[in-house]
Amino acid sequence: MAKLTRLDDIVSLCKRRGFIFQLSEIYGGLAACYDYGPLGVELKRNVRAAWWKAVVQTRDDVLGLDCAILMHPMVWKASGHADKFADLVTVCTQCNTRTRVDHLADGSAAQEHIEHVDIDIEAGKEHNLSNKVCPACGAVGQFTKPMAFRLMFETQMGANADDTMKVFLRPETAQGIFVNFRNVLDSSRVKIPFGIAQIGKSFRNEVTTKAFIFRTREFEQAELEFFCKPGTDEEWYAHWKEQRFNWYLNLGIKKENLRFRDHEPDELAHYAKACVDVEYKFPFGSGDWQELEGIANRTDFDLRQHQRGIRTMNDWYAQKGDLSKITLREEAEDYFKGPLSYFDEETRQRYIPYVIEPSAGVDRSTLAFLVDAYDEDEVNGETRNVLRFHPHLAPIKAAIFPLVKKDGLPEIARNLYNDLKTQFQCFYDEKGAIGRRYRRQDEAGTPYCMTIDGQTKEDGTVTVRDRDSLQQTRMPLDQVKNFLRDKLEL
RNA sequence: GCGGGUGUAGCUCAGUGGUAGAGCGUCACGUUGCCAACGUGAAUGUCGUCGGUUCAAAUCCGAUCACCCGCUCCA
Repeated sequence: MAKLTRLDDIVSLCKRRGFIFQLSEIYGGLAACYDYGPLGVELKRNVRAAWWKAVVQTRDDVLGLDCAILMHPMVWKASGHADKFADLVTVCTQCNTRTRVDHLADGSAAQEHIEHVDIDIEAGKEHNLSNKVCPACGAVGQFTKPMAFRLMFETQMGANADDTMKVFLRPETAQGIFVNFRNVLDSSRVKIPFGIAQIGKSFRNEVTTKAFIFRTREFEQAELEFFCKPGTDEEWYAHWKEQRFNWYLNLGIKKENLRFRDHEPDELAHYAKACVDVEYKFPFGSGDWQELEGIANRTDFDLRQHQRGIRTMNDWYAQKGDLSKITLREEAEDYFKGPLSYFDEETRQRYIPYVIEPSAGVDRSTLAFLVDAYDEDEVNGETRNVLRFHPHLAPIKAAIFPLVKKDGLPEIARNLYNDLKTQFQCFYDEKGAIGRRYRRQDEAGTPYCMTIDGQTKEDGTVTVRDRDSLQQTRMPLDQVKNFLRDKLEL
């Protein structure tokens, strides 16, 4: 069984069939940005729908949310992104290793500490690196001029050019959930443990881009923040690990291409108690495993940070919104009673909940489903390209054909199509040889083709052709809808 | 960011200074009628972009953009 192994072939397939196009292609493209074509948008919509159904709709303990992409700038001060996403970086000319300027040490003096930098001011300053030592190769003073990295996208709010506020496009959807924790709690009669889920766009100025839509600058996340009582966090972490892994398998990802990778203790973010990646074996890079989703135990870090953020608002006003001049205030002694705390009626205790965060990349999963579904097999000595999508994910659920374009067959076929399309994404085609029409649908991943032939006029039956087995079954016209419903129900 | 490679029709690619090409695909008509059939015809090109050299550039030179591979990085 031949299998696509080159990314080039996948890119070509995606363009040829209308799954994914390079963005603004007629102008030469824009680095690491892509558009979804007619089949791609259906596939991606189905991936989102499957996630929402599994994580929100079919659970009693998860609610949905849809936050704005723009948020109050202090959100990013509290979350840590405003500081950590703005770095001065230099490259060792001896070994090409990239290092943050504030991480460089020289022989004698203590290292230069420039946390909370204003990147514009810092970039303009002279940085004397002649005594600095490369941590990778030990070369002294062999550095390029420091480069400023701004990892969050910035924009301005306010039409008056003289009176605008710098705001950021969110680099993750999660913070919108944390800042709405109180709102959801107060409006939804939920009790811990419960989760809040969101699907939406995020933006990051990646230092390096990578491999087609795998690492793009504008991308879509599907994130769940599951709030639980401290002490129960490890159970819930295990629960979501299992749930999320099985989600991919249930939608057809081959078991041998999916695995967990636990983060090493020194790899963990300082606030995370545990973190595991769900990885897929993509056919690019060195055929290496790449992250689809990260599942983290974030403890009570985020809610506590936002309580500090709230307490810092006076400084925000005093510094006229300049985040680089603000330092987050310390926590209150009784922080656990703060506005983002939870009162447990049963135990009569107030605490800051722990958070388990499964964070999936929608574009990455879509690519994985696409790659994993691709197959070539041989039919009567001919190679057949087929995308074996799980029926829930297939962009087109059924194609309807008249066997020939005469004898009243197109009319019957059109009636069937008009009936089915109200419930399923369908496709009608009456042109060309029937075999070619079947093969086209194979390459689009359509699981079923319905063909109206001469016998339909005699006994009202139609053939249903299965994408994977190529078997044809006759069934009455009026049963086709039920057949599809059985096969496609999520 | 570094090194290597690539960029010509929707896709795969040929074309080394002198008329812009092939296969596949697409569309039309005819024929056929259940797995990429056949015949005839047709459409589709800023040769990635900008500049330079030249009588003449897809071809030579420079810059730039984008993608792929390998590093590096990774919030």
